[in-house]
Amino acid sequence: MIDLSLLRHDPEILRASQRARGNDPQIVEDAITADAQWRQAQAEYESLRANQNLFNAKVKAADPAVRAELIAQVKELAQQVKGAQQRAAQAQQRAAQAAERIENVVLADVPAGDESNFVTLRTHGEKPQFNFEIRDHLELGEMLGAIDMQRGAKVSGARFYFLRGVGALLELAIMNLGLQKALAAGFIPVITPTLVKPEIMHGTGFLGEHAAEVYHLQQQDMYLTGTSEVALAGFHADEIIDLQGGSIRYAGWSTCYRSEAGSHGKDTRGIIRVHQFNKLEMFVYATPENAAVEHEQLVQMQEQMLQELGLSYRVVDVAAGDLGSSAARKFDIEAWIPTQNTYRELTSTSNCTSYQARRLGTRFRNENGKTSVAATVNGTLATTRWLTAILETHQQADGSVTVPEALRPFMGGLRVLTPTAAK
RNA sequence: GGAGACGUGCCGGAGCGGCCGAACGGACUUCACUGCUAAUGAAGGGUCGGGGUUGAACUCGACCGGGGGUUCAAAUCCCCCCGUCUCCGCCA
Repeated sequence: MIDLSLLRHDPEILRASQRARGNDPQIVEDAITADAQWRQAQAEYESLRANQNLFNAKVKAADPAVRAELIAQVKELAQQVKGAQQRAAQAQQRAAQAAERIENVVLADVPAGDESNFVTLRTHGEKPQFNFEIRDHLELGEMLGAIDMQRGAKVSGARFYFLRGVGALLELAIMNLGLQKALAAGFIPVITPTLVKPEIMHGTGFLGEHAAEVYHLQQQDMYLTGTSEVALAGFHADEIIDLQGGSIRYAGWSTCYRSEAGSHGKDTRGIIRVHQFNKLEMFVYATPENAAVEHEQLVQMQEQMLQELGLSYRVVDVAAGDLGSSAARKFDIEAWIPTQNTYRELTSTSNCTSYQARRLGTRFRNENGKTSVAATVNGTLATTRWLTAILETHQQADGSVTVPEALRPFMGGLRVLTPTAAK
């Protein structure tokens, strides 16, 4: 939810942001109208109600003899109040719905345009060169007895898989390396619920344009989260948090579920795009002034991870038209995937400024002791998809894979993953 | 799954349908005092929204788990939902 005072005092900021995103500017005008209508209805209700309150005080003080008379008089007023209240409530709902359609105000540095207009901020690492016929991550995974898509499909359907043996170990190693880094940086580890109530899913903004990508349990009316961001954003919903001592940093560890509706036929091979995976997600509550710096810091941590894993990557400043509704700016880090001859997203890091927190009612006390809406920033620190880049980048001619040094402590010192005959 | 009790402000804990935004205690903040961070005394506070204003003062409305209802008037009465606790059963 945007700051409604922008709607009232500075709508041009909203219009400009909508243009940058390629959204319909009429949405802003509609919201302005709906907001004005709500405030008028609210004022009408409140003045009637104030009137009634005065009258009630009279009734209460009145002599029993005239009391019945007074009550008879105020009855009609009570009816009016009730009607006005309903009108105000409806107007408020309309205004809220209209305002909700406005996506977060894009930050000034964000490149305009659609997904093709991203800006590459920097690249790191040489693209790996091979003097043999390279195998893709799935072929490698199968040779290593690490990834089993066929049995995944047998048990759960398309886009499901088993990680076993060194595959399971490798994923845990990546996650644990991330956790170690997070702990060193002062993040609080959190294992989150992966089923959440509708209001939380709604509050985090995932029920907007991406609603179809979210699993919904109809019978229980609960949602499976596609990232622990959802639960971590909900963690401090309707709270006034203490940011006096600096930002609050969480590292959420969870399984993530995505229906991938609308991506049929895309990335059908391997574990690039799957319905279920694990992820360590950084989630920071900060003051709005600190949000941009926190955002940069998350990217730094991610780059450190990728560098230690020996991956070649680029950092991308995502264009306005490709931002999620809650994000004011987003950096993606994409790793080089040799068999695809392209970069693929391994991390996504969003500065949601106060947009998400406003919806969820997360505030803090500023230096004047007044409550103010917090800012939230989130980004990936480790996830299953990284296996693809690691396997492909570090493969050798015989199908074995060198384990990046940083991961070895988490794999019992294992240096090389070697193909097995195991079925 | 069955039975019961309860959900009030930062915490504990009162609350007769109007005098309750809410007693009382603690915590907290400020001031005073005691030659130290301790004790004592005094004062002060919530949240959300509308109007207003330099986002002050001021003012109006709302908020006692959530949502409905009764009433001129609801923290107080009624209904539904959610949550917590206790007992029984069941499963580990």
